Amino acid sequence: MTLLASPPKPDRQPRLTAAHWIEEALRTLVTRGIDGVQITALARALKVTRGSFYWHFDTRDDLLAALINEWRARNTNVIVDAIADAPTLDEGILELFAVWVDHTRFDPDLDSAVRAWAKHDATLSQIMTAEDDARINAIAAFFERFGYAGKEAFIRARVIYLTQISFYALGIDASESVETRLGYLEAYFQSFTGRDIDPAICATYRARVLGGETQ
Amino acid sequence: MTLLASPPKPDRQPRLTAAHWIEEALRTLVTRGIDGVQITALARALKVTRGSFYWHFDTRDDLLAALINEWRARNTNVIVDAIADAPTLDEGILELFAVWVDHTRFDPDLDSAVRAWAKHDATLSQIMTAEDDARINAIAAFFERFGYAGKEAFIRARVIYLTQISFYALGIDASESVETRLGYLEAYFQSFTGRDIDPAICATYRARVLGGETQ
DNA sequence: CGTTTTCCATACAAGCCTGTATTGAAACAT
DNA sequence: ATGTTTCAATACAGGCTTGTATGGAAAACG
Repeated sequence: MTLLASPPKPDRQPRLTAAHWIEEALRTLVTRGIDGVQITALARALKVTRGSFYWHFDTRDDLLAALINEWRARNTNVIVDAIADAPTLDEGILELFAVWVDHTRFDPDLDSAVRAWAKHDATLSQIMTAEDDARINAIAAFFERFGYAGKEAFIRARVIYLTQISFYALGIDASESVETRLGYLEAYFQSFTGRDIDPAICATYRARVLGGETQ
Repeated sequence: MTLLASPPKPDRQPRLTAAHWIEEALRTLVTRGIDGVQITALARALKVTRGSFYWHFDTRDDLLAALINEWRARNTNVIVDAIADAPTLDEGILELFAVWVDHTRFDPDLDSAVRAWAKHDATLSQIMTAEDDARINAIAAFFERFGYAGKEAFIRARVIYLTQISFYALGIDASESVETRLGYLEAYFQSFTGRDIDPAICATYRARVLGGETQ
């Protein structure tokens, strides 16, 4: 063994990858909106010059396309999958709640930011509408599985989905503690389903949320 | 009478006023977002040069402040007033629906655009949250007046309000005919209130909407 | 150890946007 | 009609952004 055993090589990254730029762009998209996603600003945040960006990407539009892909990969099908095989109505609804609370499964801020972006982008707007329809239809099918008539199932699916969307658009989630929100659980369930929640299942859910709150 | 009877003076405006700039800015705010509200772009749309703008306003920020004032004047208190003196639950809910449909009383596009703007403006965000709270609390008080317990009234108020907000955020209103929406009326009412709507009041409302559809 | 590849810094061109300063032209009043 | 007020055009300065062209440093490779 020589004295210079091994080169330092601490936790060195291959400097920067395209993924780093995409991540920083996603952060900026959420905090500043799509118009704030500027190469100059991202470079400042990453402590590099724009020269780096133009090695990883050809143009700004390429980065924006990558952002959409990232959103699709993260948020598409999450809601649809969540309730696909729910054994009971109660557990399905609670699973839906859980998805919205667990930001590792579904990222509401990103969803909201992309939605705002789509408002002024025709192409993206179509994609977003298709995704919204898919989610609502999945929830409607779920309601139908548990005895709701077609029209009522569809409207209830809309109501529960649209409520959740606005919940984040208005930032209510940020101003309300998990405890407070859990206190509203029975009322939400009654409002969304027209039925009373099973107390046992409800208690289990409360324990799960308060327990595994890391993440 | 001389041959040159009177000067043309057709329908001449006092050229332009600050109000013209504000109107154009509101249009642009809705279609392009706050970052699209640029003096150069507005001038192009108004077929004038930026010299005009800087005679009516000192700076761009002054215009933005005027936009917020305009929004407050148009959309504030509209929802609160709509249900303030509803004689029955059924009529109150339908009146709420009517407000959202009648864009002369409430402008959802403007509301939506200002909300998107507020997302990245701390000061405006506070104003918007206060307005949202006022609206939700008014609806909650309305529910309480008709026998709903405090917590249930609050959650039902939230659900109905958040649903409406998303309804426009997702552009569902644009893709769905009035007839289709009227077909969902009973289902919405049942979902929002947990009760069945009075058939007579329902029929009256349908006639009103389909009749006075101008505006 | 030298060469190639990977990645980033630097410098520059072009465009766009805000804000100011100044000139110019109608409308209005006296 | 004459002068004042109201409104808009023009020209300029400063700043910020995208994209390109090019050179340099560090790692990876042979």
